[in-house]
Amino acid sequence: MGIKDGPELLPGTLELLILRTLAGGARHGYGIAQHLKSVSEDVLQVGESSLYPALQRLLLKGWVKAEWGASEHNRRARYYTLTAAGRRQLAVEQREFDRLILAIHEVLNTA
Amino acid sequence: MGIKDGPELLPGTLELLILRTLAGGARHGYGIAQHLKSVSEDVLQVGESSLYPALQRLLLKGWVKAEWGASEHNRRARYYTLTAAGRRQLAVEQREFDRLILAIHEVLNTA
DNA sequence: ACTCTCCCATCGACAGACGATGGGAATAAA
DNA sequence: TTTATTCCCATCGTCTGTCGATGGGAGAGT
Repeated sequence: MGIKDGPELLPGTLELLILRTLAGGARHGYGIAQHLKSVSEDVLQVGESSLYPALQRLLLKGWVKAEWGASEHNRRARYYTLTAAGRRQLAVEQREFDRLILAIHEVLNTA
Repeated sequence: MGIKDGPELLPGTLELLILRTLAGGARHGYGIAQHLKSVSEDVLQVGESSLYPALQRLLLKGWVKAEWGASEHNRRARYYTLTAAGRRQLAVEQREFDRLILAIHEVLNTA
């Protein structure tokens, strides 16, 4: 994951972003990347070499499942869906993330 | 950097946290770790094996300088101070961080 | 025919955080 | 006085995760 013309930041957050994206419905890999890019107004530019390994990890952990289908452009595409465990995991990671961001914010705003 | 009883999160943010801490005045390594822990109410627990390498990197980049002195407990300690370049870098990283957090927030709060 | 966008995926390199480890000096407790 | 605790430095090896480069292949437009 990177920011435009800049160094990569916040590794470890990608899985959370993916889980959250899939919570809005099934998507294929390419679609996930697009979604992140557009929703973040081009700030989040996830490369495919970051995305697919992450999806593999999520599959292995049983947080998402995948099935082949046809994309909206009539192409062969793999659709990823959140499992029940994935939904639980999303909640967990959301909490951890909020907690951490709050903590960092404390540091950044302490005189 | 890690959260209590949990997996590590947000690697890459450590340098920002250190720079921000030193913006409040010179500190030695141990003091930096303590500051992060206390300000964040024990959420941020930076181990020494994360901290010292990070400080070395900051030294190499010229963002902090170090000098030996005596700690408040009468021990030999290395005090780190922000350089002018470090101050500029802090501003840059702050902006990038805010930008990124905002982007992530967009994703997390989009239906 | 050709190119463009879409969509899959892997490989090797690299960065950064972590646990384990090791040392030494001041103070407090036994 | 021995012992333990806190304070303070630092490195090594490992592992996880991201990235650039690479390599397909199949529809759609020109």
